Amino acid sequence: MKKKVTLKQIAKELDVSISTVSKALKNSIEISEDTRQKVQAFAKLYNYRPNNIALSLKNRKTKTIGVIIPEIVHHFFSKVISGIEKEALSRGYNVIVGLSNESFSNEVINMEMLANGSIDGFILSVSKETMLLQDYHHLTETINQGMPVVMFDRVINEINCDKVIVDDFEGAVKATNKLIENGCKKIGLITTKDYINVGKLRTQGYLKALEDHEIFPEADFILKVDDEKLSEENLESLEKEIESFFKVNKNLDGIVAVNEIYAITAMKVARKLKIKIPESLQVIGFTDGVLSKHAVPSLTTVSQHASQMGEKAAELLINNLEREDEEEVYETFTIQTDLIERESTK
Amino acid sequence: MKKKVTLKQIAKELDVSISTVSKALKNSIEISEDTRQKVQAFAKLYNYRPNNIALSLKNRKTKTIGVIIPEIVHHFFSKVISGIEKEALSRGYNVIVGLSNESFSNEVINMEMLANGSIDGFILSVSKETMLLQDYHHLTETINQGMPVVMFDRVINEINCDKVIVDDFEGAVKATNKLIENGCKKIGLITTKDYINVGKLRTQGYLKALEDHEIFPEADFILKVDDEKLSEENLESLEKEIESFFKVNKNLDGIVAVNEIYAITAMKVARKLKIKIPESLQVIGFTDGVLSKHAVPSLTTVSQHASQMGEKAAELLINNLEREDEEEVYETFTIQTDLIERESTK
DNA sequence: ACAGGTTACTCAAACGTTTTCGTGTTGAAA
DNA sequence: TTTCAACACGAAAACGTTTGAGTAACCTGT
Repeated sequence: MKKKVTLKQIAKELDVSISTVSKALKNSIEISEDTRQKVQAFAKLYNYRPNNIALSLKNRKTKTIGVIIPEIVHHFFSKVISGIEKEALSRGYNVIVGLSNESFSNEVINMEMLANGSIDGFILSVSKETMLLQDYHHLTETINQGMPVVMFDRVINEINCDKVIVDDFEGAVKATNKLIENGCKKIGLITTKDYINVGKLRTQGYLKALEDHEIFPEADFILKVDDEKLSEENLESLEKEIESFFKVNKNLDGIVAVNEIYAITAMKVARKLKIKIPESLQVIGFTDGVLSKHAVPSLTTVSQHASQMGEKAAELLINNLEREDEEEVYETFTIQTDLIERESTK
Repeated sequence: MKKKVTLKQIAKELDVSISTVSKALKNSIEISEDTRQKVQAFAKLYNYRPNNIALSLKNRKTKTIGVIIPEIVHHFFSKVISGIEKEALSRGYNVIVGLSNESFSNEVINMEMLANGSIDGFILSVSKETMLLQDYHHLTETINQGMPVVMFDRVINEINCDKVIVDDFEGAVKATNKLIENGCKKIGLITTKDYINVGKLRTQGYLKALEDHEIFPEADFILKVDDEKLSEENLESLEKEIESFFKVNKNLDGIVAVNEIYAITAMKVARKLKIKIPESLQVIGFTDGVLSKHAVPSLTTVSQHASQMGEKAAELLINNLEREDEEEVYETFTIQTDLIERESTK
C-alpha cells in the first residue's frame, strides 16, 4: 500500500526545496531544464496529484457545489441532478448532495454542514415544510455571507438570488388549450392545495385557458387533493377521491392533472369506471417521467425539461462563482415547457 | 454582507491569541472563566463556525464519502443514494455524487477528481463499460492508496473490498417458484445478455427453480434482449422483440423479467395480443419501482431493498473509516429479496 | 577586477485550524 | 526572602500547497 505522495516527500527524495518541486511541476522557467525533468519524472513515477483540500484552503474555493433537494427518489429531481452534474463535470466542479426529505430542519442542518467552507455555492429547491413555515433565515444568512445561491423549481420570491423556474403557468395553458382544441367541453383539473407554488401556477394557467376560450370555470371541476396523497401509502385514498370526483362530474371529457401520479391514477380510475381514453376522456399530466411513457395508454404530458433546468442552474451558479466583478444582478431564467403528445389525447 | 469570521479575526478583536480563542471555544480548562465567556459570546454574536476545509487538512479526513453510480435517473440507484445519505447524515458525513453514465472514462475521471483528498472513501457500482473492458486499474489503485472502497450491486469479484449485493439468484428462484406454485407450466424468461452479472444470476436462479421442480428448461422460452433496449428510444424495438417472442411461444403462462421495464413492456404486449393477465399469463418483474406500483394491473415484483443496500454500504464504509486497527478483513453482505405480490399474479 | 545581470534555486508567508510545549505572573508554603 | 506549583495564556508547528521576495553562484562586458 503506497500512500499518496506529497511535494514535501518528493522534495526530500530529490534533495531540493518544496518550492522547487512545485515550480518544476508547473513548468516554471525559474527551474532548470534538468531539475524540471527529474522532478516531473519522479512525480509521474509516484503518481503525484496535488491534494485538493490543501488547494481549497489556499485558494479559498473548493470547486464543489452543494445541491439540496427535497427528495431524490423522484424522476424530476434526479433528472435535475443529472443536468447539474453534467454541467459541473464539464467545468471541473464536483457535486455534493444533501436531502431534506421535505423537512425544514433537515434542510437547515444540511446547509449548515456544507456552508462552512465545504462548497462554493448552493443550488436548491426548498422543502414543503420550509414553504409552509416561511422561515428563510438559513437562506438569507447564507446569501449574506457572500455564498451564491441558485434556486430552482420551488423558489421563494422574497429571496434575492438567481432562479430557474418552469413556466408552469404557460404549461398548464398549453395543456388546457390542447384539450379545448381537441373538442373537450368539460375539462377537470386535479391539483394540490395552494401553498405549493407549482400547483397554484398550474391552476392559474388552467383557468386562464378556459377564460381565453370563454368557458365558464365550474368550481366542481377542480379537485384539490391533499399533498400527502402523493406518498405511496396513500395511493388508495387518492384513488377513492378521484373516483368520487368522477362520479360527481359524470360528463367530464378532459382532465389536466398537475403531476404524473394524479394523471396516472385518474386513468386507472377511468378504466375502472369503463371510461374510454382518449375517446370519451382525454388526459394530460405534468412531468415527463417513466410513468407517462410506460402507461397504457401512454400519457400526453407537459415536459419540464428537468435536465435542462439542472444544467442552467449549474451554469448560472458557476458563472457567478467565476465572475470577477462583484456586481450582484440576479437573473430568473424560465424554462419553457413542451407538450408531449401520446395516446391519452386524440 | 458579512463574510465568515475566523479565529484570527476574533483573536484580533479581543486582543488575545488565536490559541486562546480556539481553546476558549472548546471549553478548555486552561482558559479562565472570564475569557472563555467573552470569547464564546463574541463567537456566538458573529456566528463563528470552524472552517471545514481547514479541519479536513489538519485531520487528514474530510468526513465526506464519494458515491459513483452509472446513472441517477433510475429508481434503484436513487433509492440507494437516499439510503446512503440517510446513514451518512446520521453519522456526520456528507455525500458527494459522481455519475459515470455507464462510461468507463467518466468513471475514471470522476474517481480521480475525488480521490485526491476530497473524500475519505468510495461507495460505487461500476459502469457497464467497465465490466465489459474488465479494466479495474482505477479501483485497485484507489484501494492500494489506502482509500476504503465499498462496491454494491454491480460488484467485481476480483477486487478485494467490502461488498453489498442483492441475492439475485435467490430472488429469481423465489419468483419462478411462485409462478410454479401458481400453476404455471410454461414459464418464459426475459433477460439481458450475459455480461452483466445481475442478469446472469437471475437467469441462473430461474433455471435452478425449474430444475428443482423437474421442469425442462426450453431454450426457446428464454429471450435475451440487448441491453441497449433499456434506453427510452429503443422502447419500440423492445416491444417488437417481445411480441415476436410471444408469437413464437404461444402457450406461455408465466413470465419472469429481470427488470421492471421488461416486465411492464411484456404486459403491454400481452394486452395488445389480448392475453389476459393474470388469468392466462402471470408476470413477475425485478426492482420495485414506481412502474410496478402504478401499472395496470400492478406488477408482482422482486424487491431489492435498495435503500437498505445504501444504508448498509454506508455503514460498512464508515465503520471501516472509523476503525482504529488496520486489520483488512473484507465483508460481503447479501441483501435478501422479497417478493411483493400484486395483481399480475394469481 | 568589479558592477550588473542572469540563472537556479531557497525562504517564508499564507489559507484556518488544533495542540504541544513554553513562559510569565501570581500566591502560598518553607 | 526563596521556591515552587498553579494558573492563564502565547508561540509555533503541523496539515499540503502556491508564490513573491530574497540570495547565492556564475557569467559578461568594460
